[in-house]
Amino acid sequence: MSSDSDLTARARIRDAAIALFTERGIAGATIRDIAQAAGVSSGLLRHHFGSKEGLRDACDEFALARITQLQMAFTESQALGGALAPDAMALQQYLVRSLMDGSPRGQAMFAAAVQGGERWLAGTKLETDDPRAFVAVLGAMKLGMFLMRDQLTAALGEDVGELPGYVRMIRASLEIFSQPLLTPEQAEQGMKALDRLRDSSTGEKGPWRMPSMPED
Amino acid sequence: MSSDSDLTARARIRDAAIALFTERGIAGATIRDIAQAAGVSSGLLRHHFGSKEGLRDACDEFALARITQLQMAFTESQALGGALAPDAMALQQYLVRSLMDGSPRGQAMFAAAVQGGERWLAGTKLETDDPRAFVAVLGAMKLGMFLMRDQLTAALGEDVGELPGYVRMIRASLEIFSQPLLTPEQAEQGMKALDRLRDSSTGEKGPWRMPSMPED
DNA sequence: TGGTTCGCTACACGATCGTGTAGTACGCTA
DNA sequence: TAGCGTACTACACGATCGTGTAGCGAACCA
Repeated sequence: MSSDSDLTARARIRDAAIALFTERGIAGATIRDIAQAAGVSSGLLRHHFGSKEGLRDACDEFALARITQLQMAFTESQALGGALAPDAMALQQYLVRSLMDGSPRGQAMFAAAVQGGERWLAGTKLETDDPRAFVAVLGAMKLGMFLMRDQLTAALGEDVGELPGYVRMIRASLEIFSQPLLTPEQAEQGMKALDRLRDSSTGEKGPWRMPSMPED
Repeated sequence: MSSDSDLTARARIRDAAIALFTERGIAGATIRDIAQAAGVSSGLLRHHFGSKEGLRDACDEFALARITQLQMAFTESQALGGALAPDAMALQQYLVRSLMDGSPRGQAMFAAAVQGGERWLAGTKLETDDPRAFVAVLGAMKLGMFLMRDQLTAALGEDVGELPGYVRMIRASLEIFSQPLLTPEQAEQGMKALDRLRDSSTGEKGPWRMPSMPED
């Protein structure tokens, strides 16, 4: 994601595609709009990427490689989180959006992240009966932070893709993950409610509400 | 979301729309496919809802009202989480997807949830320097669980929209929220890294990696 | 019993989609 | 200088999109 206009046309197309795919979804962004945003003809887009699917795949590959590269450059410490600098926020957001729209590369990435997460989990003292579910759900939650960029931006009053807002967001996630949000009583109460729900299987599945923020 | 086929045509259209909007996104689902899935003509869809945007808005309204109704029916305990029974999972998933695609109702819902979350937070002993960011990020994370339904289903090997998988998912979220995932040292280290990042503002913003699962 | 409304279908309309084709300008190598 | 591959544009193609219109049959009320 370079800002200059003296880039290869191919790179400009790719950047514009990532931006529009992120903003409108894969189906919502058109070849013509992407080409126009990149300042080229739609034919050139086709010349370089073959098809819309080819363009999307190239974007996936680029985003994945670039994020990996940014990660490689900085391996300060290891624990939990997986967020990158604001520069990579847009790439992350695109990748997760593409994942939601059925990207094969994205699915493979998520699966690999879950596998790696299980290894990470094994090295910690965290308690869980279901390591796979633990890391998968945790991963899904973290990705939610990127998918909800627009909503977080609205709630915080500043773009979480820019430095100040980004710092607030990551700081909040650190606070969230560094303390138990549920008391042991609340957790146990929730577990019991889950057991009740599970044991009523094949029976009537009445709605059930997890101990929770009152309104969502 | 009723399963019967002896529903009003209007209700069948709405249910089919929610299913297809969820699966393919708003732009990806077509009027004709929705009508076909509901077993009616596309003209009838237009007759009842006026336009695609009207249909989407009706779906938003319905999903929001139904979820609220399901919540009203069960107010067992209050704490944090906000998940509903599997029955409502599809509605939640639709609503969040619609939110991502720019639903005004969804945005209002998220804003209201943040406001309510701040009140909830004030009644707890949780520590935070930025209550708004805390609840907003927490909310985004929870929504991520619904958006990543397909990925969680793949990772767990069973549909998290059905009871067994759903229980595993919520149980994992309870485990995640009932213990600190970061040691105080890790948290402080992360905070310091954030400070460094913030203080280097307007300077070169080098990529930075939050203490994290190694690969995502 | 006649008229009006309502649920519903069939079909045609412009617009726009992704794609295909032809052709131009430019730089390379022989 | 001739030949050729590459970057790039212009334009037309079928398909499909959301939408508009006309009309049918049953229900309801006068």
